[in-house]
Amino acid sequence: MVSLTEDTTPGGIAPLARRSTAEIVAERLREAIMHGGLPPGSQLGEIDLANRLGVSRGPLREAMQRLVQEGLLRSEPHRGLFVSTLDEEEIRDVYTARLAVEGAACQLIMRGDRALAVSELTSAHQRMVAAAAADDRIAFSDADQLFHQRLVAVSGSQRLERMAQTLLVETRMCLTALQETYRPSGDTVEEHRLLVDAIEQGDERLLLERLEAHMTEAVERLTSAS
Amino acid sequence: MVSLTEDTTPGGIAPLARRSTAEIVAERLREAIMHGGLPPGSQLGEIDLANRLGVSRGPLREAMQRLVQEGLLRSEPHRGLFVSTLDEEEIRDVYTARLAVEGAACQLIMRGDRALAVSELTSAHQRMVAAAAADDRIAFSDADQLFHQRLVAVSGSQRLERMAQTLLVETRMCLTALQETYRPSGDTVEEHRLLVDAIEQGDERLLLERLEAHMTEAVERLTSAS
DNA sequence: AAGTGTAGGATTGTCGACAATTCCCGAGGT
DNA sequence: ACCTCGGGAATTGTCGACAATCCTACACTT
Repeated sequence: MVSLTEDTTPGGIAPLARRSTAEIVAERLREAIMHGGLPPGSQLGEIDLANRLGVSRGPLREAMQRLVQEGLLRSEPHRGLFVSTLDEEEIRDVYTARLAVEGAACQLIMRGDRALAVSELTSAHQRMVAAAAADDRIAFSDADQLFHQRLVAVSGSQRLERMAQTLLVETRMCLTALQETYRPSGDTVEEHRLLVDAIEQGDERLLLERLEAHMTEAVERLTSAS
Repeated sequence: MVSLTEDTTPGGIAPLARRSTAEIVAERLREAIMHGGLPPGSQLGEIDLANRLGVSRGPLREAMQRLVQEGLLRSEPHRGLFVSTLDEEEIRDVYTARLAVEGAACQLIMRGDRALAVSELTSAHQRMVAAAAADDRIAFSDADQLFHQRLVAVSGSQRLERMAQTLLVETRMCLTALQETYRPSGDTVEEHRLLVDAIEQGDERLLLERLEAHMTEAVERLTSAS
């Protein structure tokens, strides 16, 4: 029975936001789906998973319903829950939605704290550079994801942030599935740098253009590989 | 023990998409939140709700976790689940997200089946006109919601549609809470007509401008009333 | 041989009961 | 009068067991 309630506050007096078991389990499942521990299309056996996580079926089922709502899991009554599979059309849909969400985040940033955004994104971009230099695929994907997470986070919109989280998990799922063919690319690194530059310059029009180009390129890379 | 499994297929041989209990219960809860049956800030007692719905606590908890993921419910461990309250800042956030999602949907429509969109939206608009003439607040809100639902539906993007659904429920929740002061307005009707016109004309720039204006106006109406 | 019908096994869906935590409220002390 | 400290009630969180449903495989009929 492994402890799932991990307190990450060392000494500070945090507003003690203790999280429910379902939330923690849901996060674990997301991680597993992202990193390929639960491949697309695979069925999630309840007893097996529950035992592996050290919880009962109750909390596990609650967590799974969250992922169903997110669209990461597909429910077939009396048959089971399966990890969603993404065909080419769905991949395009993910990036369409990402463009909408992250584009809106960009607009908010331009009307908000640009300096903070540049700071946060630059540090994420540096990680990408380092990961690319080391040819570390996982670190590269982590940095990529972190970049876009921060992009929506500094926008200050809770809803955009939440929507983006799901979309980023789906994106990561594709990347993991195509791990064989996907490699850190200098183009990708450059595209992210251009985004930060546009924010620093304060040119919204340029920023949105570059974001759209970035998404288009990403779809291109993914669909051509499959 | 009321029957929750309702089959809506008359005679056609549909791929019989039977829905899980959690999904049905989640939908019921959404309706209740929208229509004020569960006011913002109120606590959801599990035993009471379960009895009222004719299900056990298990399925109910699964459904509630879905709404937590959506952001409609707020979970405080060992204390209970509460309907989210929306302050003025959050209302702005909802409309920011709506503008992002529906704006993207508009772009897709312009590159897709404009005729279908005009057809669907015109019929929804007609309902608004009728409801406004009858001064029926509920029918008016229904028509408004239907209009925007169809807007994202005809875009063809599953993800935009799902995101919009949650946002529309939140919007509706505000409207219900402010039922006292909110009334069908001729301006609102006109704004929707202008959107349909812009789609028919095929002018994307105009459409996005009008959509943004529509959202701004809506926020104005809501925040000035509170 | 092809198709139909039927047991078997396994998995999901549901339920009621137990354990853990929190909040309310009154007694006691300063 | 105010603060502190338990006792008790109510609610949530968790668990194991039962019932319903579905897939598979094998025998049977035509």
